[in-house]
Amino acid sequence: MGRKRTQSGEARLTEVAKLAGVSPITASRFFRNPEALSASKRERVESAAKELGYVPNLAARALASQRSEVIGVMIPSLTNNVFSDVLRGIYDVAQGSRYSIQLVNTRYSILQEEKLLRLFQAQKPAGLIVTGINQTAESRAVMQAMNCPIVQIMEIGPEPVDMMVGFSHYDAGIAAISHLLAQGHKRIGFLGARMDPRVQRRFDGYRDAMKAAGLLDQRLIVTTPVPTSVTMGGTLFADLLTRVPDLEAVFCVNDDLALGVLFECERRQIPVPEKMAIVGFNDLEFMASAVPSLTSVRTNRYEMGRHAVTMVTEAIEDRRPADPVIDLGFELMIRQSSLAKGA
Amino acid sequence: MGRKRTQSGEARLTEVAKLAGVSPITASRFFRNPEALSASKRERVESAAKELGYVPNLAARALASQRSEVIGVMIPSLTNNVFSDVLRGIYDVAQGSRYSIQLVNTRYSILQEEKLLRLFQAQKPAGLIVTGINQTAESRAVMQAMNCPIVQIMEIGPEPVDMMVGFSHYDAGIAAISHLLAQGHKRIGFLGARMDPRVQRRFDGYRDAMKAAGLLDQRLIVTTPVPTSVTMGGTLFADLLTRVPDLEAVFCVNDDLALGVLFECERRQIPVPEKMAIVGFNDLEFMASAVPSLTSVRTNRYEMGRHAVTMVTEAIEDRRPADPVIDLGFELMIRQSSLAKGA
DNA sequence: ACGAATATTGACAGCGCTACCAAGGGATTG
DNA sequence: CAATCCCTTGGTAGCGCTGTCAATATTCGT
Repeated sequence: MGRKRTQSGEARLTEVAKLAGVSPITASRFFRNPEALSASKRERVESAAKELGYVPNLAARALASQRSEVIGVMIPSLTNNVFSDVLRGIYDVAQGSRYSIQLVNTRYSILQEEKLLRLFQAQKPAGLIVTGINQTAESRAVMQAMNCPIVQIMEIGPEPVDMMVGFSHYDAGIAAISHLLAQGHKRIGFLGARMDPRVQRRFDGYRDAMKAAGLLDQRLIVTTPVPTSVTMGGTLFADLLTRVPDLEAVFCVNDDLALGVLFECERRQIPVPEKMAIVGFNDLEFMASAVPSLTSVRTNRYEMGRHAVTMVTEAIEDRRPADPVIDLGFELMIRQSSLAKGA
Repeated sequence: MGRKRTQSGEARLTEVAKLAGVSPITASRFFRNPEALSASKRERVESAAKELGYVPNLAARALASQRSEVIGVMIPSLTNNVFSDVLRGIYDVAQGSRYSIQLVNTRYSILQEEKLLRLFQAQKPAGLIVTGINQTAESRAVMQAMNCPIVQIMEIGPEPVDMMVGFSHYDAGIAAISHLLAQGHKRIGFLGARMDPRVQRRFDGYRDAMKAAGLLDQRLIVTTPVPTSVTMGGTLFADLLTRVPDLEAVFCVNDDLALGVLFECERRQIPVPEKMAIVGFNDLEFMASAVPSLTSVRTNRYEMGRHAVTMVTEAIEDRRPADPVIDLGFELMIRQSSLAKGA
């Protein structure tokens, strides 16, 4: 005797098909590509499905079709609010699509990334979104073998695994320093925490811009491998001031550090920007309303997430974007904290 | 002729079994419950699997076993950094387990939540983590019908759907106001943005504490449905000052607002805490290093995430926690911003 | 109006794995 | 020594859906 309901009691596709008076395969098509049906059958299946409260069994679909509708996402941190914006963009697009997101946290470890990548490989995701361009050779090999669209996000560089969306952290670093130089500053410090590859490239921008101006000095550079925080901004800044008492400006690799510097200046009664210029990175929301308002490099994190999912899904559906690499750029938001000394 | 490899070229369980010289079902057991095998077979299957690079096909497993190893997580926001801490806790525990997380964003809409819940229902998750206790009746019915462990997080209250981990936002509100009252303040303002149910209960605490002290005054209360931000903190505070020029203190429903208030005080040269006491909520990292340091209510967000996943997984495996409701409490972190006027 | 091209539809045969139940084998007991 | 138990192992029979390809309706051009 033929079962009518699934073991857990829900209607199966066969039952929907029977109620609609069509074959199971036709009903199946309705859920995947409704346009392929004639209008009459489409309506019949639709109402039958609604009547039975039918919901497709994803596991069965994945098994039969040999593919999933899962997009894997690998990010290095859930704490850093830079990524919450990216994630919001990713989920905003994905939640309106047929695809679901499988998120994993690499914790800034490329070995962990490699391991998680292998796990993904087993799940045969329909697409993949990975952070950055510094994967291990092994990771790149695995990705290449996965045979699905892949987008590298957060930055752009040579030799994409497949597609990319981001911006040049190096150029952004150059832009920040050029601005400070243009304001007449000479002793410009660099503050960095958790020097991940992207932060490293911002540093490269700082270094090259300073070198070009003949102002590079190792004493100006203070970094730590410890994760970033506002408190750490104050600590690093205090350290830097000890080394370079006549410091004029400081470039922080992110806004948390910049806020920490601002607080430390307040604590030491160093007037900003008169005696100390501050530039941050990412332009988090609070930068504009700080007192004084803080200069920062605005990055399009939400759009990055949106683009990444859009690119992946379009590629999955054989509508690859014309250009596999999208540069979302950045914008230097000049505010009070870095105005010219004389201004 | 029997296929050896899967369509996409990977080894199948049958092949592992053949190489190990056991039946497929024995090999299957190895991956689910190794202890059930004799030591010799266990080793044979293990090395065969390694040799072939075998990875179980999750879709086939889910279909055959009629259950998944997915834990659904519903949170209302990806922007609010309160949730990034919770998520970190969730992922930290889940990534070390056999379960994977399926995250969805309800965007503070209980209707969206209801819709997403139905989607989850179709996927038959092994467990569920939902934010808050204010689900619609329909949502509660769906959850009840899902027949899987469920943890409500962020707050505790009567009638859990299943399990709960959180704390009392009402009590926390009371604690914050009691502190301000103890410092001798009378005109204590309330600043709230996006009044979600938990924020509402903090407000209830404020209201009752003020009423008990005979100090409740509608003019002291300023709220907006707009999402919270540092800038909004300044805006709301400015509004409040216009209504109550002789304001003495302000309780902000979160730390972003509190930081905005601090900046606005700076802008208006109102000395904190001498002329204005400030208390925030959540105790984000920057609160301690602000100048002056900002008083806040510390909440155990990371632990909440960890507990939630632990409770769900243990319940899935029939080891339900002794107590279905865990109160993680809160701690008032008293700092400079709320010290007594005369201190 | 007729054949060709196109749009719809259906039958068959699994996808890779596990639930269920039964059987074999060794240890234990009276 | 037989009866009993438990531990380990295997056979059978799908889980609910979709790929492939052939079969059938429909439309079109001339």
